[in-house]
Amino acid sequence: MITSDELLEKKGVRPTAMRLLVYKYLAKSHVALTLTDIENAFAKADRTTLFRTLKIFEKKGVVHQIDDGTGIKKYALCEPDCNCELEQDLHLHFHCARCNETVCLTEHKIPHINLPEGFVVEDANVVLKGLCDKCSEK
Amino acid sequence: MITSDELLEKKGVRPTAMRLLVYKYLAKSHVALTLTDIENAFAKADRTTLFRTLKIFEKKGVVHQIDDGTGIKKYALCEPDCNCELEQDLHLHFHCARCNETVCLTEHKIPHINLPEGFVVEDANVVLKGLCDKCSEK
DNA sequence: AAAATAAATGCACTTCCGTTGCATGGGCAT
DNA sequence: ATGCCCATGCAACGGAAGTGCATTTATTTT
Ligand SMILES: [Mn+2]
Ligand SMILES: [Mn+2]
Ligand SMILES: [Zn+2]
Ligand SMILES: [Zn+2]
Repeated sequence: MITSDELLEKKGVRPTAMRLLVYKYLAKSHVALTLTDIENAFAKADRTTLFRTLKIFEKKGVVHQIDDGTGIKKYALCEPDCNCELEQDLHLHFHCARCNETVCLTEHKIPHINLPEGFVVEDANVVLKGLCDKCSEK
Repeated sequence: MITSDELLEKKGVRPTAMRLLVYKYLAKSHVALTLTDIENAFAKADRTTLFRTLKIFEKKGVVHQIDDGTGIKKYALCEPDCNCELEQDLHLHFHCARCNETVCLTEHKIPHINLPEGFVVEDANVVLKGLCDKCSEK
């Protein structure tokens, strides 16, 4: 089992104390997190540092950014061996209108879609919205 | 052929001079527009008025809002007889990374996707990204 | 037609999030 | 130990969305 420390190293991210904390916090969360979520989790940390931590995580493929339509960016860890590639790694996301939580549906990859001549698809964002499993049973 | 005036009436929107201008501007655009786009098109108009115009247009089903991942909301006219319903009216959008334009792919409806037990899907946002037909041929 | 009512508009201001500039500090290599 | 690079912290900025309130314009009532 690879440690968080080793994983960051492998991805080319220097494993500072703060970065490890953020990584572990993301790892144990089952929902996508906003910068503010993370900021609230570590009252001592500076917002800018966290912002830049997420930015380098994203650049190095540690996390992927999620745009769930709320207008606020969220982040979740990438799967092992993820390259954030279409039809390979990119998956659906689900945003619950009631609890406002967004989850990765990593089992559901983005299906191939044929577009008119001339359109070159390189990336995709698919967000389903409604009630999550927890909220629908009430 | 129904006039813009009549169409707004039919949708329950009072057809003021400004609203008609905005409607017609949206109608002749082949790409989705931001509030700022519209503001720039009518230098005399107040931003708030345009903001509220788009808001009522959206509420009454004249336009639909598009979240293309740029973080800026865009708007495009709904098709005739559109109810903004999943698998019926909701369609894909394409955002070009080069020219930053976003277009409606109204022919491409959002396909049905089976989710795990408990998830109730009511809405969806699908944005494909890459190079548009104009930008890819250069 | 005048008065009363309702709706739309314009201006100022606020809030929220993302982002950048710059000074400081801490760890690593030489 | 010295110098260097990178991470961090503080402050400030910018864009876009949204709100409050006064004013104008349109519609209804008398
Ligand atoms: Mn995800
Ligand atoms: Mn559209
Ligand atoms: Zn929920
Ligand atoms: Zn383009």
